[in-house]
Amino acid sequence: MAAPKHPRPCSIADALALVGEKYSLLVLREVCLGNGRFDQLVRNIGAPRDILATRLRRLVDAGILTKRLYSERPQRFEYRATRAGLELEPVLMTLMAWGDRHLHPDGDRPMVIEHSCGKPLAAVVTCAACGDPVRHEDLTAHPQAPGWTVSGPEAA
Amino acid sequence: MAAPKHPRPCSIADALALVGEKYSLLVLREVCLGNGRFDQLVRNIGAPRDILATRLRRLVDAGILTKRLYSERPQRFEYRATRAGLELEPVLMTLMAWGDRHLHPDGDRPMVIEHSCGKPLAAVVTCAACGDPVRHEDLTAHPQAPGWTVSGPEAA
DNA sequence: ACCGGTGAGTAGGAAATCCGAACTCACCAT
DNA sequence: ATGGTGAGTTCGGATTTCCTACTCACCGGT
Repeated sequence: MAAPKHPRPCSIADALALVGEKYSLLVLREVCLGNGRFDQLVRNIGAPRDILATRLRRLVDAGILTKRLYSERPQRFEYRATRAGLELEPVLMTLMAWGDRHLHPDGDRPMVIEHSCGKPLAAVVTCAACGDPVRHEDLTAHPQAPGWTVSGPEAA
Repeated sequence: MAAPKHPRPCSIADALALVGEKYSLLVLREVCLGNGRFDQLVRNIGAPRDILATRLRRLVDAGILTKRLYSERPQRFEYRATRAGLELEPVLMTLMAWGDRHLHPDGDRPMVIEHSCGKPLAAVVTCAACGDPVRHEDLTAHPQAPGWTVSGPEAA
C-alpha cells in the first residue's frame, strides 16, 4: 500500500490506503474492545509481531490510534483509538452486519454487540438527510474531480 | 490472505477474508458504478492485470460478483455485483463518509453520491432497533463463541 | 489479404511483503 | 539466580505483488 497509485481521486481509496492493509481493521476492532496492548493484539489477531508493529506505527501516524504509557516502570504501553479511530467503528459494525447476514446465515453469530437501547445491534447505513436506509438503487454518482468515467446501470 | 488464521471467530474477520485484500473493495466500487469490464477495472483502479484477474475470481467464487457474457462474438465479459455484493455498498459509503470527513476536511470531496431523496448522501450507521446513530460509547460486546477476552474500557 | 486496435486475460522475473521463530532489553517475582 | 512478562526487533525464507510483455480472438478499414 506504499504507493497509492491514484488513478482516481476517491475517499474510499484514500481511506483504504490508511486502514486497508491486512490486519489494520482487526487492530481497530481489538482496540475498540479495549484490548490495546501489544501482546493482546498479537494473540487476538494472530498477526506476526513485526507486521503488527508496522501496522501500529502506521495507524498512529495516521492519527487513528495513540500510544499511551500506562506504566512508567516497567514501561508498558497501550494503544487507544483517537476520535477519528472511534469513528471508524461504524465501518466495522457495517462489515459485521454483512458478515452475520451472508456468512452466518443460521443466526449463529460469533459475537453480538449490544446497543444502549437494549437491543442487539443490527447496523443499518442510512442517509443523514432523509433517514432512509441506503440501497444501491437509490444512489447516483456525481464525480467532482477529473478522472472519473461512470457508466449508468445498463438494462439487465 | 490464504490461511485465515482465526484466533477468534468474528464476522468482521470473515468478511475481510473475502473482501479485505488489496483492490477488492475498489473493484466493488467500480462494479457498483457500472464499470464492470476488465480493462475499465484495470484503468480505473490501477491494479496489475494479473492481480485483478485473481481478485475477480475470488469475488466470483465468494458470490459477490458474477461474470456475465455481454457479447458472444467477440466474446466479452462484464462483472456485476450480486445481491450480496450490492449489500456491501453501504460499507463503501460508510468508508467514503469517513474519508470525506477526516481526509478531505475542506469539503473538497472527490465524489458526491446523490441519494434518491435529492440530497448528497451523507452515510450514517444507525441501530436498526432504535434508529439512533451508532457511537462507540453506546456499544457493549457480548461474545457468543469461545475465544474472546474483552476488557471493558478503562478509566481515561 | 493485411494492418492496427480492443478486450480479456497469461507468463516471467524482479521487488516488496509476509511469516515464524528466535532474540533483545528492561523489569519484576521467588 | 532463575523464570516470567511486555514490547518489541532481527533473521532467513516463503509468498505476493508488481511491471512489462506476450497471447489469442475478433473487428474494422483499405
